Order: sequence, then structure tokens, then C-alpha cells
Amino acid sequence: MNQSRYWLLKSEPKSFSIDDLAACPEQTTQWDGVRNYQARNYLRDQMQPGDLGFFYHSNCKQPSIVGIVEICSAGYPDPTAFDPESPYFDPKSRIERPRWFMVDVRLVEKFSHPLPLKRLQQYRKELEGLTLLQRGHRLSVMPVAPEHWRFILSLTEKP
DNA sequence: GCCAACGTTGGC
DNA sequence: GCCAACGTTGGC
Repeated sequence: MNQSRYWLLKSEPKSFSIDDLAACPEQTTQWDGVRNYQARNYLRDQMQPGDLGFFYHSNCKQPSIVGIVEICSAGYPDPTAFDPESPYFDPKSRIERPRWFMVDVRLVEKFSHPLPLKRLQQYRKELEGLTLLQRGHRLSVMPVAPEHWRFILSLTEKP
């Protein structure tokens, strides 16, 4: 049995919020549209069903971790890359040789109190190495170390 | 809305 | 293979 991993998935609430996920059938959606190679590699090579991830709202008034999702598929080719009608269309991704990948994601929990980035930044020491806190980072899919995962969860218990 | 930081592109 | 130009991300 493989060790499960922890992740952080960013989304702009203007385009897809945690409430949008909650409204999906089975509270499950395809995490499509990721167009960054490093993030792609995580999706394609490392995510496994059963992994957990934080759902993060970015590029909004109060950037925050707003809940938890479960990864419920392995990585598989992102069909939006093949669809000329899609905003995520990429002609260089061929069906025979897909360039972009995605996973399915299910809502596990929406926090009653979101955890603002501002608050996380108060724990530089405890969260040292967390990609989210690194200057200028732009990854929309990133791993979270187990000790960071646990620490962040503990913050939600004392809002 | 601003702008720094970043990843990608393409000319050379 | 370098690197300037460009478009995008995302906090503020």
C-alpha cells in the first residue's frame, strides 16, 4: 500500500469556487485546465486516489484555504486540451501524445472558517518550505508535507 | 488597478 | 543554447 500524499489546489473563486464544487453532482469534478508543466507532472505522476488536498481560493479579496478535497482518480489526459472550443485548447496536445493531465476531485469538507493566507504567513517557522508561502510562487498544484498538513489542520480547530 | 515575479516563446 | 520580450499569475 502506497503512502498517500497531501496537496494544495488553487482556484480562482470567480471561475470555480468551493461552493461550485459543492454544487457538482457527487460533489465531484474534473480538475481540468492546468497548463503548467510542473503542476502537470504532479497530476500525472504522483497523485493517487485517496490523497487529500487543500482547496485554495486565489486572486480574490481574501486568499484562503477554504476546505479539503479528496483526489479520487489517478491522472489522465485532460480532454479540454483537445477541444478547439475550450479556452484550455492546446493544439500541441494530441490524443496519441497528451500533453496535459487532470484528476477527479471530490469535496470532503468546506471549512466553516476559511484559513486566510494572512494567517498562514504568521507561522513562517512552522510552515517553512511550504510552497504557498514562497515568494513569487505560481504553482497551482503543489505538494504539502505531512507535518505542514497537520499543522494547518490544527489551525482550523482554533479559528 | 498595480506591478513584481515567473514561465514560455522565438529570434539569433 | 542564450536571453529579451511577452503574457500570466496573484498578492496587495
